[in-house]
Amino acid sequence: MYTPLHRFRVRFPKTKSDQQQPLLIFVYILNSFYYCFRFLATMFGTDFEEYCDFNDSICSNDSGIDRSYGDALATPTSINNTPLKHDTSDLGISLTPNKQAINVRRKLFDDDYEFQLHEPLDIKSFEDNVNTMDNTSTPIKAKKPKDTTKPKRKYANGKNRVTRCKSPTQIMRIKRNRRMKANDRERNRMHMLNEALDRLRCVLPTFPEDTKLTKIETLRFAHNYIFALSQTLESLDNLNSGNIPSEGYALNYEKLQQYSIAGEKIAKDAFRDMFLVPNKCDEYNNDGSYRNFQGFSKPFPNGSNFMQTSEGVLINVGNVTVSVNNKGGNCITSTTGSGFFTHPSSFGDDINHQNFYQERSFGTCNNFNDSYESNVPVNNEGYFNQTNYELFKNAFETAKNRKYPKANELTSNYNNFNNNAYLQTDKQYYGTDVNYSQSSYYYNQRYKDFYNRPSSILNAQI
DNA sequence: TAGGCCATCTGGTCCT
DNA sequence: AGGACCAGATGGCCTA
Repeated sequence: MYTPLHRFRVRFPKTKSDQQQPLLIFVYILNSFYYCFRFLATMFGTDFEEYCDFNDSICSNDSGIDRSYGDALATPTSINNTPLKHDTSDLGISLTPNKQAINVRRKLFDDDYEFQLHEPLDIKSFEDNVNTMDNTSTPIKAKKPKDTTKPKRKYANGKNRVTRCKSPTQIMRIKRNRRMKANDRERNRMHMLNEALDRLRCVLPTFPEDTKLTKIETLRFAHNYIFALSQTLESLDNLNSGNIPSEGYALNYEKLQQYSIAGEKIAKDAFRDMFLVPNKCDEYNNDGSYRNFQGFSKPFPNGSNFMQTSEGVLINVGNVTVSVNNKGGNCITSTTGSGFFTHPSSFGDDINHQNFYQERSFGTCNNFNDSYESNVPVNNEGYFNQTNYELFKNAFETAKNRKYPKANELTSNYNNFNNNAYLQTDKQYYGTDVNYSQSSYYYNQRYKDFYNRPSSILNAQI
């Protein structure tokens, strides 16, 4: 039974040993002979018209991929995607050069490409960018400027028009030519669609690099992720305006209990259920809009996803918990990790604190009002640069290996939780020496135990 | 081996 | 006529 969770498994690339290299070359040579043979068979195995037909229409002019008619009629093939199957099982070597690329996210852009979340989308430049991508099967030809001095060609109409009688073979050839062009366009269109999906995957906080969301998972994830972010913004807006949200989103205790029983799978299943699987508790908003997001929300005893204390506030929306401290110690937690942010003035002489603070790409959180807005990256680095990706990856891996508390523990923690603020000023080292988290004035141990969430640093923009 | 996912082919429809 | 879009069919690959 295949489930998307299987993509969490790390797939090691199949490497060719030195002993296999000569054999690999030999197989490639055989492969070349194979295609030469197919070409000759196609050319001489049919009449002359069929050969012309092959030359005219089979190798589509607007395609960057040379494809024989045999390829076109046979199993779908593509250089990038579904290669021809060659029986090399005895050799243990794949003839498909890009086989490794199947299991990895396709590389769409250069390494220095950075997706700017906050910049308005320039449709024209986007289309230009897409049109110039190398992995499209149909490279866009540069249009020649029209020569206005050149007289327009006149076409005959009506009786003056000479229509040639076409033989059945010619008609077949024309139809086949159209079909091949249509196939090429369709192939190119699907490539564009997949590239758009890949770009979407690149801006979603998902999984380790060697896994890939399916198409439907990507769309569902994006939908729910956007909803979670928008709800977070809305809650913070209400917070800034002094409105305390009275209604949050119900916590699914039954689901939590199931997760507890499932043990280790809880982290992955929770993540998947919240982001990927359509919620069974679908509902409509007051304005008629449809939403189906559900997460670990409304964790507080008062039934709200908002809790205010003398030290600050806690907001829990979707899979995101935002802890804002009046004194500047802020924390953002998702189901896969937490991030702590304090003002450098609170670090004292702690070099590690200072270094870490200077390394991160977020602004300071001086007070309650600007705590969120100032977390917008202060430089122009992309949100999902390599550093942030590694942070999220580590957080996710940590979450994957941890167990959530039993249901009764959750209940107990609920009962024990109150609205008092818990100060915590000690330095916190979580996991390994690499995962160093800043101290939090506000995020207390009991609260952390209640969630039992991994304590890795996570990008605060989640 | 069954099932899921995917790329591709293909014919139909709609629009310019 | 030709291109875009869509959905069904098909076969390959991968995993449990």
